[in-house]
Amino acid sequence: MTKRKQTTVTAPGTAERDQRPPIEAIRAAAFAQFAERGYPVVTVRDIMKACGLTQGALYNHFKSKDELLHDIIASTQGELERLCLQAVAGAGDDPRAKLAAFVRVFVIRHCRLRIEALVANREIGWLDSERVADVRRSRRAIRDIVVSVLKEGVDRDLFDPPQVGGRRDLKAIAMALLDQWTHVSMWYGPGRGVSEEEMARLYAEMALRAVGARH
Amino acid sequence: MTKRKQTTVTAPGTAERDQRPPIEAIRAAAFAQFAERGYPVVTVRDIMKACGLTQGALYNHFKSKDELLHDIIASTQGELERLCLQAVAGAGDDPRAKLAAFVRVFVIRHCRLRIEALVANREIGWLDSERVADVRRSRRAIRDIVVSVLKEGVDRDLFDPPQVGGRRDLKAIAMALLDQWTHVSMWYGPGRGVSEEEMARLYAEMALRAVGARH
DNA sequence: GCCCGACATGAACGGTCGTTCAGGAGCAAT
DNA sequence: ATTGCTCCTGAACGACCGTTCATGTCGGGC
Repeated sequence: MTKRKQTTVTAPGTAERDQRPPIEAIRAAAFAQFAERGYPVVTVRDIMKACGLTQGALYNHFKSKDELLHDIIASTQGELERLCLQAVAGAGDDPRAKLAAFVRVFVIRHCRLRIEALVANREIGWLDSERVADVRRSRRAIRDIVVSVLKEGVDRDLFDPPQVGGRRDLKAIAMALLDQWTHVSMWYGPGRGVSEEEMARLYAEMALRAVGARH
Repeated sequence: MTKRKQTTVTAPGTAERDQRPPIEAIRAAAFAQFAERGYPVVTVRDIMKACGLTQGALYNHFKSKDELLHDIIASTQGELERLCLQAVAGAGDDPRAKLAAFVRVFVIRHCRLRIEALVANREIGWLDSERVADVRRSRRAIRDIVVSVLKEGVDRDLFDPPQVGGRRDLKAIAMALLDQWTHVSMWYGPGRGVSEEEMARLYAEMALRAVGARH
């Protein structure tokens, strides 16, 4: 089998002891490895070697490899939810401004913390069912923020989104937009000569057009 | 460890011999398992048991588990590329019609064959590097179809897409749109009461708006 | 009847996995 | 000096991995 051997995510063979508190060193090392190679093929031994410890030491800080993944995902996801709420709340009264602010925060975060976002989106499936429910709840909450902004815009006649089958499916539109914003993290890189700020403006403009925002 | 045991993807404990030619039975079983649980955690034994054979028989039909995955992904990806080309070619001369036709084909396919799409998009990372290059080339080709349609629309003054930093980044716009269309497969289900046809129309409308198509 | 190719079997190989645990090191409080 | 606590070590465990291979079965051509 081709098992995708470790290609050294930090320094070559070093493996010298991380100076941070061990629990944080483990989190950081695990995160980097999951991002690069994916949860199921990263072993506990890989993670611990990367922060200069041996496999057994993991279990002084986490109950299992599974709990470690959940710890990482849940913290980035929680932070994202908080940021989204805050963006909408601080954008005044106009739904157009709310939507623009939301897109800006969401896209910039997914550009800047693209690795974090990538891990949270890709590895969620490996969590056991109760832990995964927790993350999904947060995702739904974020989607509902978008839906409520759209709904407000429609009610106040500021948005005119496409209709399908004679009625508006705001949930589908929100999902479509969120898919778009989320997956910047899959291909954006500063090497393209486009700043995060510019990406955010591009996506905001596309979103406002897609929902038929009045000028 | 919690390894996500097999939850019986077909019948319970049956494991009776599939009546198709074995190579197709293997493909089908592998596909179903990869879709449900992900490539790295599905074992050769799982796949072969699902079609009523034992582990060794796999190697009469495929060189390795890796080749089996590539076989599955490459065939769906190739078919998708073909469909996209055909859609644009058969849509006449107007870039707006071309874009609409492309979205229609792409979205309907991702709704209908959502499992296939999901596997092709999610498991690609497990292929070894030469095989993955093959699939990525096909993806780039599809993206370039979109870019060329956008470019034609802009040149003929039929599209007015958002600008970023004073110039148009058609590649970024194409990526953003493709992300949106691709990921319908992650959440669409006929249970929502929206048909594939309606989804396609919704996405086409959003795309035309986003790129500023003139009426 | 005999042979051959195609294909399935299932034990076996060498390896890796997540996790456990007895033992030891370091250090602060007694 | 002794105790007790936290933390790390590394061998060990049992399970399972992808793959190989000697062996067996079976159907069709001579």
